[in-house]
Amino acid sequence: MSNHRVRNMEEFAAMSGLSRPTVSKYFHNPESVRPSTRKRIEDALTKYDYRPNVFAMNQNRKLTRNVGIVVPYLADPVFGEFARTIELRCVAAGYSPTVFSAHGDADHEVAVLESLRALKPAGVLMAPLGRGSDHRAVEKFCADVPTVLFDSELRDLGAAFVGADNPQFTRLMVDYLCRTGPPPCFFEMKTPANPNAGKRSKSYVQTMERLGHTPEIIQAAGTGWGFEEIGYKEGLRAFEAGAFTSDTILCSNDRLAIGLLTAAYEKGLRVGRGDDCAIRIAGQDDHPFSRFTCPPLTTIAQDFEAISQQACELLVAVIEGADLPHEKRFIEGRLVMRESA
Amino acid sequence: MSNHRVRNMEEFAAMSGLSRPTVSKYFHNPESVRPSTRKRIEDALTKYDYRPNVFAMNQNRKLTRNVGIVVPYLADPVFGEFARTIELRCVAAGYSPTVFSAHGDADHEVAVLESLRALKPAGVLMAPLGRGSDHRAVEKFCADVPTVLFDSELRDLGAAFVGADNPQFTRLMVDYLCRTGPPPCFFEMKTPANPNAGKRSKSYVQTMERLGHTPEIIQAAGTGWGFEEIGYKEGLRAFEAGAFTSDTILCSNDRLAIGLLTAAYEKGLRVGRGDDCAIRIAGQDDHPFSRFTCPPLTTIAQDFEAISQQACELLVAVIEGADLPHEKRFIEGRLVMRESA
DNA sequence: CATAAAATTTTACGCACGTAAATTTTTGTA
DNA sequence: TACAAAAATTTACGTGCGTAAAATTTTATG
Repeated sequence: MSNHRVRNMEEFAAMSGLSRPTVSKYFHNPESVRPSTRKRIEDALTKYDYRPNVFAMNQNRKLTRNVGIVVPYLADPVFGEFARTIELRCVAAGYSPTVFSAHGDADHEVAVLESLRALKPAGVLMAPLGRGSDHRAVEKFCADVPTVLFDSELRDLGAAFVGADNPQFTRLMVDYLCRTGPPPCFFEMKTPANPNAGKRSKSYVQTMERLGHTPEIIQAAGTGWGFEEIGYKEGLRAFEAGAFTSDTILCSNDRLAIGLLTAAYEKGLRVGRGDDCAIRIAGQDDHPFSRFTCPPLTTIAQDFEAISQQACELLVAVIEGADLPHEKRFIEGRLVMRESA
Repeated sequence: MSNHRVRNMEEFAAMSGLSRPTVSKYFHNPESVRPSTRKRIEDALTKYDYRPNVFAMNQNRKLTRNVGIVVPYLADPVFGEFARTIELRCVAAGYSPTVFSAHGDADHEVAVLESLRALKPAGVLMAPLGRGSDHRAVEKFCADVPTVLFDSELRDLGAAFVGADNPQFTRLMVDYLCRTGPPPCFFEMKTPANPNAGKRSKSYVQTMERLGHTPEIIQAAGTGWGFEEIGYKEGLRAFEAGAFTSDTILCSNDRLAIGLLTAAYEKGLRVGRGDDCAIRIAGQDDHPFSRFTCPPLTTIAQDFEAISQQACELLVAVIEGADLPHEKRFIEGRLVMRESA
């Protein structure tokens, strides 16, 4: 490593005996220059650790290789996991991802989109807040920037959507629960933040009717992103009021189920499928923590890898100019049998 | 809103009847221009929604207002919470934060620092991986960029450190446990990723000796960031082998405790402080889920707000040129009594 | 009201790189 | 070996803004 510091691409090009634009071309795509030229540049790179100035690069570029990843709430491990897997895939695809969180707030979500615009992103992968989202702002954003939505649909916004096959999730679980015990009642939030909840609820009703059972839905009051708290408090109330019409309770999602398990524990209700158990509780999503609840939670696993992979794949296609019709991909979930149901 | 699109600061300045540098000054600090000038700019802003080009702004600036936030593992809710609170504070302080995760991997951590360099950050708030970190790379980074470490110390690296007062955490809990029942044994990882673990272990020994008890440490094998899994598997083994020397088990951190609770449940050991309970389990950190374990976990709460606030405060001071000696701030934790101990 | 000092604004230049068009070099073909 | 086509490289200009220094305006003082 030479001690002479290379300040800019001009100097670096001089050290490698080339003109700056040739070097610029190399950094844009190393295979776009002659092998002999490439070798000269890469030899120089080992001697002088020069790196192009990111700001200067992007300033005058029509299309950057920046990609935005937007999630509604990063402190929710489900979205932490999405962010992680998607980020790795974007890097693998040669893009520079940046992760943003809406912090559970619609205004913040709009602000994130605004600051994202400033990055001139080649594309964006976004899991919207859902019901709370400012549809107009998102729509406007999608019109300007190639955007693939994931996890939660927002009408037909964005170039494509990839998410869980929610009806299949619930169908799978209801089938399983009915096969192995009393038909479940359904525990959900009255005003869910996320449209997936509605699909699950609907699928619950349909599946129950198909199987010849009467669907029974218990709705929990409360808003916001503290799902466990809501599941706990409202679950406690429901237990006390005898509101659960079945000894088997299917929750709209794992986080609600985690709260409900705490409520059941407090009430001394043994949860599980054994003869000594009072009730069964199941969730949906396979939250990273569900493996460690007491008892471990039976649930439907999101296929994080598949969703991330297909979302990235679609985004890259759209960025590269594929003029796809608006497409929606629904990824099936997998039944994860644990002790709670 | 006029339909005439303003392309750059030059045009925008013309529309507001000023020169571009004056407008530039305004965007750098709105109070640095005369009130009458400011009004003209802000009036123009309502008519033409112009925004300065971020890349052009930062390219030629000695010091940007970018701030990097680096955490070892974003899918860990503790770090999700740190990232969230710190991000909000940075924004409030007028900086543009970007969140990065090392994904639990040292090479990735180095890569993050490298890409951070490219952003010419004014400063960085970093929670290092800990033991696994490439000390040299971090040291080199800290020499170039004002960096405040948080959560986990790395020798005396960085301009300052803010984190939990680990000895106080453990002291508080050991005191409490001894006061209310049998003295605890200590459950920790044999090769913890994080140096905080060592401090807690040491404090456990000291406090036990101070109180006239014999410290007993049980170490769990396993590496990586799947703490719950390690707590569960090794906890199960320890229960079966009768390795726990006390009916009260203090865990090095909540995630380990969460796994241990699952193991105890599986073994049919009732956890809690009641007469009908077999063992007591306590954690440290107040993980967001600890509130919803079965039973809810007694723990020591990290003061996320205080740590975030002080870390940001110190970073801003360093950025603004304060030539502080290397300072370490240890934030006290608060005993959170729940049902597990 | 004159004048110096302070605050504000403008002039003038630089930054580090992208990129279309022009030039040079290489490759393919007879 | 000649020569056109293709590929690679260079020339020349553009991008949007930062910032030091100069010019102007405003404020303070007598």
